Amino acid sequence: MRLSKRGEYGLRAMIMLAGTPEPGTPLPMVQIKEISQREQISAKFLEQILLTLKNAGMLHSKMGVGGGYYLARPSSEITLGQIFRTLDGPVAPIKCVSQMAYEPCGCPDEQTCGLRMVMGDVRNAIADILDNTTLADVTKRQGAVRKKLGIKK
Amino acid sequence: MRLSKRGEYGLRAMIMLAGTPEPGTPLPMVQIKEISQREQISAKFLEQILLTLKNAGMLHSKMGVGGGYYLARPSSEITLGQIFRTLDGPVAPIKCVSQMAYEPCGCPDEQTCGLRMVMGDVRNAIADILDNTTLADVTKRQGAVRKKLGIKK
DNA sequence: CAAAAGTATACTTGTACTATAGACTTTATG
DNA sequence: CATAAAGTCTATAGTACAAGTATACTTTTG
Repeated sequence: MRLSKRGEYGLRAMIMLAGTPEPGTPLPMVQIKEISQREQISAKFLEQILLTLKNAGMLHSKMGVGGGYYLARPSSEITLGQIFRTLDGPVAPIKCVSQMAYEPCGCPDEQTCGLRMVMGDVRNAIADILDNTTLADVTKRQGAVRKKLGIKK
Repeated sequence: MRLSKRGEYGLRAMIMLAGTPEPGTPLPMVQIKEISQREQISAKFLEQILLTLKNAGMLHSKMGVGGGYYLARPSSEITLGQIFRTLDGPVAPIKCVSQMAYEPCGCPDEQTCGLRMVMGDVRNAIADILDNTTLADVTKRQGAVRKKLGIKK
């Protein structure tokens, strides 16, 4: 049940973009280079990923000197499920239980297929988490842990 | 979050092996050929899969004429998690949250990594289902659905 | 206009998934 | 005891996809 590197890097980048909305700054714009350095990701690879996310409407960007990326919507309105699906495809382990991209699998009878029942549960469990967790939820949770550990920044 | 064909076929086969313990028969022995036909799986590919499962101690087999495969333990003592891990590896979407096969990922601080927290939840949700569902549970559930739909066999 | 940044697309490389092949061993039975 | 029916084992091939590189282009600011 692996998360691809694309998905991993994209999620990390989005969390980072949601994570440091410095009080004064209206748009926390961040450059590819900065993200790639902080998260140890190949800048060129990250470029592709952010572009995909941009074309999916989750990021905006500004070209030219002083440009960079920023979230297209407030972090409380972007779910991890949206990001995940954009980069890694359907959440369902098996096509015949996918809500967003259903396709029949080869079993004789879907209704009585035991594997399908269980994988449906798995799909729902994953989707429940990813679709109900926003970027804001993640940064909030990070903040709580930091506070508990006594870390300032 | 895909289930591989190997995992899918293996799970299907195990569910089938658990599924038809005809009253009189002590060991519901089934041949590769029969499974491959019923489930539309390449017999040769299935062979490998069942062999892997056998070497993992979940199946026993009998060679020669009238031979075949049968569950090594009662279906109530084999979980889907065991089968899944044998064929598809760790359940965790990302190595740093794997209970059975932990490895550090590249993030600067695991404790405060937002992605890790969420993926930990996902791992637990998946493992909760797979490790707490036995083959017997699956066949029981299939039976319930069949009954509800008024299907005899 | 030069430099800094994003855009776009094509290419490469490696690995893992999905098989397929073939030679071998064990067992029942006529 | 020979034969056929079954499982065992290992190697290999083809494909797809992931992950990363490369290159040429556009926009913006100073």
